[in-house]
Amino acid sequence: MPSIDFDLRQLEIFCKVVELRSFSKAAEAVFLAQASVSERISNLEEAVGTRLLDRLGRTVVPTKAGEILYRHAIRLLEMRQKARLELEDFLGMKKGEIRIGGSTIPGEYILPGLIAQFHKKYPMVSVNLIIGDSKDIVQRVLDGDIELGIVGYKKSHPNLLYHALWDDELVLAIPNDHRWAQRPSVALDELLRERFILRETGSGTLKITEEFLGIQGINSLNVVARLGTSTAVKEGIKAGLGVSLISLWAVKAEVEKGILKALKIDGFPMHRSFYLLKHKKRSTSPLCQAMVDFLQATSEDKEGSRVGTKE
Amino acid sequence: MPSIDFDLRQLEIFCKVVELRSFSKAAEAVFLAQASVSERISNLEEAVGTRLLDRLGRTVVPTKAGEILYRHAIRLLEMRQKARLELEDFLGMKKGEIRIGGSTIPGEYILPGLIAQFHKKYPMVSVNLIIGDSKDIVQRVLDGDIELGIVGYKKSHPNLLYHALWDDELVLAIPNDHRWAQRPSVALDELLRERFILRETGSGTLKITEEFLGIQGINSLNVVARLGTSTAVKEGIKAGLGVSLISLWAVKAEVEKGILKALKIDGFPMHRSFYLLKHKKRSTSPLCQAMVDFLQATSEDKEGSRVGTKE
DNA sequence: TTATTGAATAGGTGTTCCCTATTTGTTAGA
DNA sequence: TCTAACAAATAGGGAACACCTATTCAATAA
Repeated sequence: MPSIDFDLRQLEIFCKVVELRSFSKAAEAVFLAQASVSERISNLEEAVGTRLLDRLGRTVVPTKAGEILYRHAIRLLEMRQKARLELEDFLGMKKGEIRIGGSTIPGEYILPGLIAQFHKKYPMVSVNLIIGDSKDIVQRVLDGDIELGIVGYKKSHPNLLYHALWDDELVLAIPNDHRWAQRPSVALDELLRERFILRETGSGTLKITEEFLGIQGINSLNVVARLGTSTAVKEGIKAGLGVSLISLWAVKAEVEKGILKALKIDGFPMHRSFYLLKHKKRSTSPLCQAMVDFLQATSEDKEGSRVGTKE
Repeated sequence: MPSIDFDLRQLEIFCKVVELRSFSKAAEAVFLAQASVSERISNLEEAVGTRLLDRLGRTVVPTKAGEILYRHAIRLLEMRQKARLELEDFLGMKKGEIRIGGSTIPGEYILPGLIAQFHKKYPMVSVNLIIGDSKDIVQRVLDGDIELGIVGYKKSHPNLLYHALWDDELVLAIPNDHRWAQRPSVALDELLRERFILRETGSGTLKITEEFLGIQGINSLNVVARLGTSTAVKEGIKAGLGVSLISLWAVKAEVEKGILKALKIDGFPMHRSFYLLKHKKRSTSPLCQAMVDFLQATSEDKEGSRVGTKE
């Protein structure tokens, strides 16, 4: 025997009939002909296997079974409405949640301020920022765990899309009492003799550093420590542990306060980009798209690095 | 713009696809062709206005919007299931509630015991017994406030159906120390000289008494009191206030204990029936029908008064 | 009783649901 | 890199369904 079956449209009509105590009034309310209401109610009654409404001449009244169904129908229709509203809000970017990820430098130094701006524009949207090393962020984008990533280097992969967002420069950060403190730049071979701090593997900054210096360059460095985060690296520099190549973004505040000095390497400009990173196959939610647009706008304000994301 | 629309069937299919991460597996699970699932999902996506599933080659994964919909869909489907189960239980008479009404005599003396028996047969059914005077019970049946009534007289009405259930006899109840205490019966004109207690208007017993004695008979009675309930009448009799014509059912216990005596009126048998009473137009719920069948069975056991209620 | 009101039924049309067969596109293995 | 295998999309077609208008049937009210 087929289990009792009904769809939401039927329930909607049924509820209207119960509430208005009339087939014809209900028909009007749901923009149907009276005959169609009769028919649907009669289908519903057949599906449930019992009479649901007593037609008492002038008025219509639910049977006991009808009352039971009505109680549930109301709740079902309310739930449908809630689902609709939440979807509409989400699609209309009125509210919802985005999960994005940033590697250390963007995640700690760039994105927090931008998210604050974004939040002003979309107050009901909650932005969930995951911070990890670049490798981790890339993996999460591939897994669909986050919709968007911002990382400091490009690792090509068939399912990944990259867009350059902002420029960055690696600078040589030294303590303000360092003997080089008054110099604007140093030569590369001077650097090789200096105590040097590196980040751990998985870091984009390390990857970029390796790219610039080459493997042999890295190997000839006088590495005194490998530290997990750029904050740790900065603290190491301040404490006189050594110097390091680090993102300009990461030391901006300290340089402005005079706590650290940022030097260039003679004739060796170390520019790189931060990239916005998406899954190629997964679709972009409207909120995510809003974030993408927003981030691209911030990059256009500053430099000319731009790529279209909307198809 | 037409609001986001979906029906439960679509949601069911959608959920299966999400859970099994596959269109074809879902198709199997809901006994459809794979093409049909594709089509319905695509309709659903059109209705919602966004992509709900990302087809990532081998596997299928919900989008953000899909996740939102899925969360709600699960709850909606659970609710449908709950509604189904409750209806099935109700229709299968496994559980539920019946509201019935009894006038004083049946309500106080007959039904409580029968309801106890009924409860043994249908333990999950809660029986709600409303006690009132016959007039009140009739009105409640007409209003649909109760599904069933059991009353002591028949008031014909186009929307009411009556079935005789049990026989009753009006007896003359007197205190055990009354001068008639040893007699089996008295003559009608002896009665007219005796102090007499009557029930109030609305009572079926009063109505029947009037029917038997006739208006002039009633008027020539020596009425010392009109009391609201038969319990009150009995107490009045015990206290020597007077005598009364009362249902045999009401004094059965007292007669057996010897507290009251029940006499007949010479050559004047006062039999009446209790009637089961239903609305003609309103449909009978399965539980109510079970109660009807049960009550009729009890009457068949005792006497031959029977009328079919099942159409 | 008749007029009125409201639900049911009849008959017809367009849409939707579901099917099978086929195409398209992705993934895994030679 | 090409091919085989697999999964979803598309095409085409038939049955069922949802809706319509027009009419009939039933119940109340005058």
